Amino acid sequence: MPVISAEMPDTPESNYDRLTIAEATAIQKDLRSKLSLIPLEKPVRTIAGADISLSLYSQTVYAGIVILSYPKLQVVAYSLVKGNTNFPYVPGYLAFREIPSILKAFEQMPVKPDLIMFDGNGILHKRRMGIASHFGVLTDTVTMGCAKKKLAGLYTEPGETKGQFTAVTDSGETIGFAVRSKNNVKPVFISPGHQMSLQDSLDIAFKCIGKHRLPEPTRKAHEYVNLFRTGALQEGYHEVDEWKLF
DNA sequence: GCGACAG
DNA sequence: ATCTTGTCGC
Repeated sequence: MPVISAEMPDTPESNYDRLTIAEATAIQKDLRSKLSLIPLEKPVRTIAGADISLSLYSQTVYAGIVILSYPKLQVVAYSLVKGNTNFPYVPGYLAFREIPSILKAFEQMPVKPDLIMFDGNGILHKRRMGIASHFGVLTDTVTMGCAKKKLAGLYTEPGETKGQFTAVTDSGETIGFAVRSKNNVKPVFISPGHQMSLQDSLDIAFKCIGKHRLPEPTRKAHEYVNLFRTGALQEGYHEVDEWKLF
């Protein structure tokens, strides 16, 4: 029984807006069967952060993907796209609200990043299909998630100092980690999205932590989409001038 | 019925 | 997520 049919169109752009929760759940279960958590196979040279910004009481979404060099973590390019969303925010179904626009930003990039970090979860999800995993399977790319709040599972609070972490489990299975990215701040929740292991997600997350609570990829993505929404940056694909990179 | 609940 | 001012801490 195919999940995709004439009644249920096959592209995020055209159909996610009209899905019922039951249909969305069916899609997540189907995508889960295609999920892969094999260890990273290729070296990471660029890592991107993906996020969207919204105006209060507006259905317009400002999506963006910011590519940073790795491991230096300097912004080298970014793709910004203005889109629309009608699918409401429902915990567990964030992908259906944000992916259509982020996908446009992704398709607009002439060169894709080696890995994309999402502002949300990967397998740290009831059905192991958070936005990072969803996007990864959909586009066959390497992804991981970094959420600011816990969505599912159980965990014990990690030590208060930077670098401490604990596992987030669901029925005894580890589905992610609660990572203290800075002293005395709430932990961030890390999990693999697609084509990488739990250990990989933890390793990458640590190498992306700078002076702030949020890892650089998602922190920059959040910053750029906000600048886009407020008019400081324009829609389109942009590359940072070489001279700004040293 | 009550608590949980990414953005 | 977004709307907002001051304020506490490193």
